[in-house]
Amino acid sequence: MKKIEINTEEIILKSAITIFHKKGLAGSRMQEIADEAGINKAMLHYYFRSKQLLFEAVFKNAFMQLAPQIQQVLNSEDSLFEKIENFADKYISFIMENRFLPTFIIQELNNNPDFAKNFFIQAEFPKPTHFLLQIEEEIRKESILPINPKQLLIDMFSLAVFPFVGSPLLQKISNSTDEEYDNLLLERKKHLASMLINSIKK
Amino acid sequence: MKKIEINTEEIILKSAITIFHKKGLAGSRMQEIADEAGINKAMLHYYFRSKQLLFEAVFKNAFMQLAPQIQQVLNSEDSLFEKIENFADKYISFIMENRFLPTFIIQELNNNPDFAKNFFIQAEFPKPTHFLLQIEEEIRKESILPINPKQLLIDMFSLAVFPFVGSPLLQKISNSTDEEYDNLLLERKKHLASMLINSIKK
DNA sequence: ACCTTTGTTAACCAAATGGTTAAACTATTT
DNA sequence: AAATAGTTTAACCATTTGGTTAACAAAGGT
Repeated sequence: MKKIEINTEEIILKSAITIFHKKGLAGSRMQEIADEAGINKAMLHYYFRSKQLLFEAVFKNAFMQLAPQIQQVLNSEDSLFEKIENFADKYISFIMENRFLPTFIIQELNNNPDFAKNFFIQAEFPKPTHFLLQIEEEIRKESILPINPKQLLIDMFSLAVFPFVGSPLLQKISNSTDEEYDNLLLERKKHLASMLINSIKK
Repeated sequence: MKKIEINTEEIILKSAITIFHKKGLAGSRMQEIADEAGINKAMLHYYFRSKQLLFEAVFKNAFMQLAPQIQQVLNSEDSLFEKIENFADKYISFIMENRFLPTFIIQELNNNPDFAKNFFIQAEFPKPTHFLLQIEEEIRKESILPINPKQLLIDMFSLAVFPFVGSPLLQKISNSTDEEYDNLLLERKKHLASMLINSIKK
């Protein structure tokens, strides 16, 4: 008796995403993913062959969602200040809708350096050339302070991502309740943009 | 034939730190820790009873190193700008000497929410009251821009910690070689201080 | 209707893994 | 040096875990 035909492979991937994002590769169990999907564990192997390959599908999926967000910062045609404002808004919205995603990606890159190295060889990555040149141009025009462009790039991502990745710790450090911390995160869009712009404008 | 008497418990803890910091709780094996320590696996249980308890010893150790660093930011008697400069210098130095530590702490807090909750109940945590009041005072004196003090706190830690935690990703995003990225991290002390101060000063 | 391909399950398997035990060895006390 | 207490090891154990298999069901083609 087969159930209503729905795409099993998709259900598996979706369940794997749920579990892997929450617990990481090493902390996740194939049985748990099967349970989440409501199917037999053998199906995971039927469709994805091994835990490692299922993980790689999940990781690639996560990365493919993240990449366009990065791409937009690095290579859109907006002015620098517009770009920063756009980034603060869009990027934080994205993370809020995919709360486990950045933590997952970073954790797995840190825990599996070999996989990370390999992954970055085949997955092509948007180059930040345009963005960096744009900053240098603004510096030359003396419209912003003379900073190292790459530091600004690092600042932007740090300020946007870490409040989520480090939330358990930051919530404690700032002595905030769950609700209060959520509000801080919402407030961040505006704060982040003005904070970044203040830090570089003359 | 016993070897030169050294404290076995310490050797175990040190080895556990090495392994756990690199691979996390779920990714580490008791046998691997025993191998790292060059002793029999049973010794781990003799001294620490279980993997969970050994992990908790490692986590507590990590946290006890981190706490004073946070404490210093939150409750020293320096002026706000001094504090920011001190923080940038000291905190980044600390992380550079304990490169896996923040990643480890954050990862485990994220992956083990129950443990995290429990841990924070018993481990008392420095309250940021002094620091937050200090910022409010500066705002009232109109010596800095009117920001949410907790946002500044989050900014500081984000800018200091994330370049390490997110290094595999940030290095790729910024298109830097290993050496180049290391230099960026070194440069950060100065950059961080001036960046933060610029962002809030009138 | 019959055959083939595809999808699905329950049962099974071997390896890995956290943990235990009993015995041996070392140091300390008497 | 005999007894005792503490330390260390090899071997073992039970459970978990990733992965396989064989049988079976559904769907499509002929």
